[in-house]
Amino acid sequence: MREWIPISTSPKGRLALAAVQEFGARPFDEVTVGELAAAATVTTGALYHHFGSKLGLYAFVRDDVEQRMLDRMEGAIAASPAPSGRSTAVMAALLIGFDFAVREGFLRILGDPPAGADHDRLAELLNATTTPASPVLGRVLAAAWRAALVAVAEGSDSTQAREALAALEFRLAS
Amino acid sequence: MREWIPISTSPKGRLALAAVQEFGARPFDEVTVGELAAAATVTTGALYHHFGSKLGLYAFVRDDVEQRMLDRMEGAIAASPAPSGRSTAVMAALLIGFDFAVREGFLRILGDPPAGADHDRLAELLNATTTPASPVLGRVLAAAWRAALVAVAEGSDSTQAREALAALEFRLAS
DNA sequence: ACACAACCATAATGGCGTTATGCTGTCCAC
DNA sequence: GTGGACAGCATAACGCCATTATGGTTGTGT
Repeated sequence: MREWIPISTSPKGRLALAAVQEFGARPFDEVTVGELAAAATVTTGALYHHFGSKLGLYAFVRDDVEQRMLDRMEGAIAASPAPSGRSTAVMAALLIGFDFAVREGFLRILGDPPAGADHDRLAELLNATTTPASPVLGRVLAAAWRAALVAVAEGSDSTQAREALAALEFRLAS
Repeated sequence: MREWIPISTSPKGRLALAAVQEFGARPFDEVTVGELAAAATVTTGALYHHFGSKLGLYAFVRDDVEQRMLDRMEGAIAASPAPSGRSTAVMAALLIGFDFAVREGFLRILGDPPAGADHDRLAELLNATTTPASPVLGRVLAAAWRAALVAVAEGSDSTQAREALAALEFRLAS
């Protein structure tokens, strides 16, 4: 979490911290609002006051860690010497994001979004980078990337997962 | 559905037929057991008598359509002239399965499995085919394949989705 | 001081999957 | 042919969980 929320002091900060930990380790459906509130030593009333809904709390913390990951990936793509839209640059960025998510423990929170999670920003970035833009290719690549993360969350060796992801390539039309 | 269940005559057959239609078009969580039962002109009592749970009914119909798809994919892989474990044969099989799922309308039922859906048979087939077998690569490829299906279910052009899937490749270690 | 909002706890409410219970027919065992 | 067991199904609880309603407390601007 960013520092502009005093973690472990304010109830809102404790809720956000608890959400990162719980949503990072377990699927969305398996963590209840009661658990979140209890982990933050508040009641569900505080949760709904600050975040509106369970999905709202999830979106809040996910937007945060997702932004940090996207910043790194965009940086990697921008630093790529090859002309924009190259397959290798995109795959390198995906590996950067993978390493970040694994290192920080953001496995489920980035790899296993809940049903109502709209707006796939990772897919959008991939779409914007790959040329010519096929609206589906970004989603396909994002899904593959997330599957590697979930595999790690479920116990697969992260090195093997990374290699499986690195084995992917894609060719762009003309 | 196969013919060994007299569709539209027995309550069990009507439930299975309703499940194929409802689960094929909408996400698992958005279809209720009451809707399933109503579509089959029975009550939830019949559903739980025959299938044990909502997930049980889903698994029953999914196993059926999944088996049909896997048969086609395995056939395509077996018919491939190249030595076993080649990337192109696997991708060709994935496209065969994609066409089948799109044509039969099995978009969500094969592309958007619910949370508790264990035993990813598609991933297992891909793992068994790709050599050397990385347990994660099959899952990654299966996830990419499903993402293309879900994209079609959400309105994307199926031709574009197919091309995005066809753009994927992967290289196998040594 | 006083209004008023932010903050948060407590107590309903409602949807939905599941379970419990009971009724009805059918199919052997005797 | 009759009694009992059992499949097939309806009906009515039950329990979990997200959400909402409500109310009290604390701070803050005026």
